[in-house]
Amino acid sequence: MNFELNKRPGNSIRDHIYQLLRENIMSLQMRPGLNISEKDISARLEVSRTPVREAFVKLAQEELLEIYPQKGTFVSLIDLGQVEEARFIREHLERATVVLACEKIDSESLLELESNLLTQQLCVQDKNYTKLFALDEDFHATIARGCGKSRVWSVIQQTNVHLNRIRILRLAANYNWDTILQQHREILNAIKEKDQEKADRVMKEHLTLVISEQEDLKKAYPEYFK
Amino acid sequence: MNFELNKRPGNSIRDHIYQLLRENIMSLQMRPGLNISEKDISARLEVSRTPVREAFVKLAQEELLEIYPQKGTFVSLIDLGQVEEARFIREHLERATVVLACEKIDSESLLELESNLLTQQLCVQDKNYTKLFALDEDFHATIARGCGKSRVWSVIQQTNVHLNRIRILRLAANYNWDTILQQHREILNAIKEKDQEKADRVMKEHLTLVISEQEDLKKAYPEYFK
DNA sequence: GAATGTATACTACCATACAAGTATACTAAT
DNA sequence: ATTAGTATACTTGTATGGTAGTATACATTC
Repeated sequence: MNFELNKRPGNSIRDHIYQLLRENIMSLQMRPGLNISEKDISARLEVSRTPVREAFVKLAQEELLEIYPQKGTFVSLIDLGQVEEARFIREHLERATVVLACEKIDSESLLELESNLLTQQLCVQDKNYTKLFALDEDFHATIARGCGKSRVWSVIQQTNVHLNRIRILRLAANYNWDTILQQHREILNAIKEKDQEKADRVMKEHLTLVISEQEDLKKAYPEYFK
Repeated sequence: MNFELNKRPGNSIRDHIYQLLRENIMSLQMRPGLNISEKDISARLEVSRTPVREAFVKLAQEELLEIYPQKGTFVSLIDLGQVEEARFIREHLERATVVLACEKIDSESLLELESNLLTQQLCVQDKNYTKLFALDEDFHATIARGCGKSRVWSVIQQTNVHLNRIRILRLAANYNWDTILQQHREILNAIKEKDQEKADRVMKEHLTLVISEQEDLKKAYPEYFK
């Protein structure tokens, strides 16, 4: 685990631990099913059990941890049913958002999208998939923010914790980033052309890709799934 | 406040307190802006501060409480921006869900919807608006559950904490329930007729109503809003 | 009278101790 | 060798005490 405290914003120890664990879980550095304990974490971070417990409560609320009283606490397994519903939520919220973006996105965000897309191309050439993942996230976040729906994006982020672990797994596999990039380009063009029908259609295709791969990933990493 | 412990399922004190506070906040029995403290609640419920704290952490995560370290903890004010985004999320997720329901709802749920609607009519006659509110919730939940998207409904519920307080406020005002009931009837008919276009259109109208009233409510109860 | 300093009574945060339930390894009896 | 029983080392849940930061009332100073 990547354990280092005292550097992040959000002044309480509880929030530090919360963010630290969250990132380690989402990035699969703490694998699904892993057994952790309050005592273990508190010893490793040299703090008391109390803030660790409170971080655990928050993570359990997001279904990233499962707490079994008197037994133990485990990093939650990936639930494909939950993944599909998250994908459903994301698809429909982002389609609605991109349609809205066609009529009222601000020029600043448009510029940011252009710049982002160029950087994405560089990353594909360098095969820097980790950075590409972050840029992918930013691309979608910027669209939402650009038309005044930043909270919609944070809801998507919250419900997508399981889906995101799938996407990280996919990074390991050889994945067709060219298609992704092409779709991003088409989405941006549609927004610029204010073509709502096209934006909706491309976004739908873009966010429907995932489905078929899920079962393959489950076969490749069976111990990570419920 | 309606404080009584030791009766609910969910065996931990923490969960009891969490649910108790959540209901009191959502129903406006604890008014927005109210200043509460760990010590206050723990004394009133005759438990220690620890489970109260942990319940506070969960409620803060849902933005029902705002915790200011060393200052105090307050029931969150209603944020109209957040309400509108919640409405946006609800509208688009429910439209997608009802369209799906047109092709794959199970017959059991259909029956439940029929029964629910009849009970709603009785409640309108009796002017039992509290029960009507619950039936309204059930109606929408049943549609989601009936086509295998129950988690979508729980996401809607989670994001809608602010929106729900608006809806409760609206109960006090004299509200046109006949329109609501008529729309529910049309939605159910559309599902039965498998008319996706009609279902989508009526659901959109149904969930767009709220917008105009929000500012009026803010004028009537200014101290409840941010 | 207005501004500043101080004592006091709050607050949430964190550390620690104990309680209660569970899993496991070991011992002892058959 | 197998099984039953027990001791022990875990786990999370809860209670409690001390710490540090904040608001407020009051006294002091200008």
